[in-house]
Amino acid sequence: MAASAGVSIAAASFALRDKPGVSPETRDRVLAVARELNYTVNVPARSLRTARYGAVGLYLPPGSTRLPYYTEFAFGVVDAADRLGLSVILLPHRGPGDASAPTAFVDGYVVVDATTEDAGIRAILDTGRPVVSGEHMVGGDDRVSASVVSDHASAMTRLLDHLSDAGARRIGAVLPPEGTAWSHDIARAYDAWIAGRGGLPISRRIAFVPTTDEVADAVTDVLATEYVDALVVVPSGSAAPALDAVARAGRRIGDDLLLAAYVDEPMHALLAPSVTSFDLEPRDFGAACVALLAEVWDADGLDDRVRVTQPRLVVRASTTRVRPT
Amino acid sequence: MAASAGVSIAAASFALRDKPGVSPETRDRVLAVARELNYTVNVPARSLRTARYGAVGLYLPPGSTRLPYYTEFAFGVVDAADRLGLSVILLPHRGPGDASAPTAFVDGYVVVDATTEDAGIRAILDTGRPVVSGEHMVGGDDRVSASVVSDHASAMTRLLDHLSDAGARRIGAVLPPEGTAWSHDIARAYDAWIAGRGGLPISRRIAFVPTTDEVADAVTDVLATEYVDALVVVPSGSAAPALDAVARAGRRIGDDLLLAAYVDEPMHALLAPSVTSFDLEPRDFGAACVALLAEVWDADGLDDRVRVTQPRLVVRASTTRVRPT
DNA sequence: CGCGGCAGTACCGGATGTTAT
DNA sequence: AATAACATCCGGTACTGCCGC
Repeated sequence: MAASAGVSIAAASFALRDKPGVSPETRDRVLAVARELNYTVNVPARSLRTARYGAVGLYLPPGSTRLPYYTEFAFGVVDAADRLGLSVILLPHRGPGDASAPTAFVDGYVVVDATTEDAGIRAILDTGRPVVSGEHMVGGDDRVSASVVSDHASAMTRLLDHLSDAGARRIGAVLPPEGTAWSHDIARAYDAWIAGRGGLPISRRIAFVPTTDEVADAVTDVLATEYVDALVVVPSGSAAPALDAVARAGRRIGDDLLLAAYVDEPMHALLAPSVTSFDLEPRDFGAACVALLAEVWDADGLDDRVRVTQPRLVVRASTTRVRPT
Repeated sequence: MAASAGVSIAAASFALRDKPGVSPETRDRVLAVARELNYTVNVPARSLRTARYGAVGLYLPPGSTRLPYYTEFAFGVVDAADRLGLSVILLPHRGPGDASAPTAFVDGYVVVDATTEDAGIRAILDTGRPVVSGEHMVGGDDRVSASVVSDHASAMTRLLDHLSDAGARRIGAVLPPEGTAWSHDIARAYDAWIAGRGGLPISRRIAFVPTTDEVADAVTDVLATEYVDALVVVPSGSAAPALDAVARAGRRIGDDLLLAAYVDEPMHALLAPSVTSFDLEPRDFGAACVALLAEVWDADGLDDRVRVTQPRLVVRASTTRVRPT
């Protein structure tokens, strides 16, 4: 390598990683030659010696791959890793039977919305390498090194406050099924907020990724149960069908009903009316996971193993009154 | 490694890769010991010697990351690679200024919907390693080793035939802008089909990922220009707003108008009426790219450098007449 | 003497500890 | 004391050559 074109061989190694033990002029010469030959360290060769692979494994939840959220998250991870000089290996999903480790040669893993039900997740935990989870892992496992979580409880509370500020008195909700940490948090926050005001919850649970009809039925049902003047629809993709069902029920958004979704989707800005929801900022979220993983590497015992992020409420027309009360 | 627990050292290497030159019984013993110690080859160490890295770089188009299509594609690549024992490195996007290679240590790249405009793509081509592109690269480059392409021309023709079979006489189209190979193919196929029947095209071009209003305006415009009894809306996400605009124009789908989208989206099955479109089968498409890359590795001179796949037309209610003509 | 089966060993490219200057 | 040269090692792969039949 540059050593031949330069001077020594081990000296070059020192120069390139600018460690002490080499004269400034030698270092400069080495760096110059290295740049000229556009030399790149051979990562595999280095990892042979250092047992560091310069790579992080990324495990996205199987099945949910159609939600744009995860793609954004993935690129948040990739870009943050890139800035640290790391590669991201996108890990394959494992069927229930196949517990082989998705990939061995990484320095750590980032997983998101994980469950211990998942054989792939278990295989990852079994490697013993650092694992950072985005959102709490359902069924928790103390082998998770650290987590970045959104404060869904506080977010839901803020959303309900926002609706209340806009004049809502009776707020209904269409919720996802229990089974993930965040749906649990949201449901609890809703119940608590309602209870705190001496009210009774008016909610329905539908699927995680519901069909149009399922959403429509739930919305219609909630609207028919009791008079509500605001509605929060949480499951992904339910904003559009909810708007539809609301119109068919003869209610008018911004007039006698406010509507908010939960997870923001590009479509929400395009609907008529546009729909209020939370930007979970998946890119930043992914980047935060990588940053936390890097901290885990640096510090052995991380005292605060959980980082909390606050979803950003994007207020749009659907929660704005046309005529002030 | 197992050599110590077994017998030799180089023999083990042969046994593990079942190469000739080792007796069946020795091989069995080695394999047994390997399994017992759950030994895994150290990929970096091997690549030091072989200059093969067991990894493929995946480059998704920057910006389009919100389309579920690409996520599906990515997992098609990952799963196919996994079956070949390869890892997939998700490559970061590069700004216009930064032409550094996204990652050096891969055996080849899979890119999709690429343009030579993209600095990241150029950096990938500059590595000199095999590159398989999903869809033709815009601005073509002969350093692309091979491509898997959808036959959009034939697909569009089939769609128009389908509409014609369902009784359509005048078919309008809302098209994406020129600038990608496939939008070009689709537009040409539309014009050709119309011309072949002695008609005149009735089309509008809107953005690649249009806003609701943009779609509505274009649809309204086409419907107002001239009497059309069928409409194809190509850009992603335009089905729902198109249905809306159609209703506002006083036309009834399945009655006096047929509507088809182009790229299938999960939502199309959920809309009312459900919308006909092409399933591009992105998972299979991604898998095909990996398969082709593997062929490029095996065979030096690949004679047919292009694989063609046929999109699958998913006929739904929006192109079915309620009352037969 | 030819040949299959296997042990011995140089080498891949860089990191690091040791010795020499 | 600072710097440079050298030796070793990381874990495999792929030669060469020895051995016995």
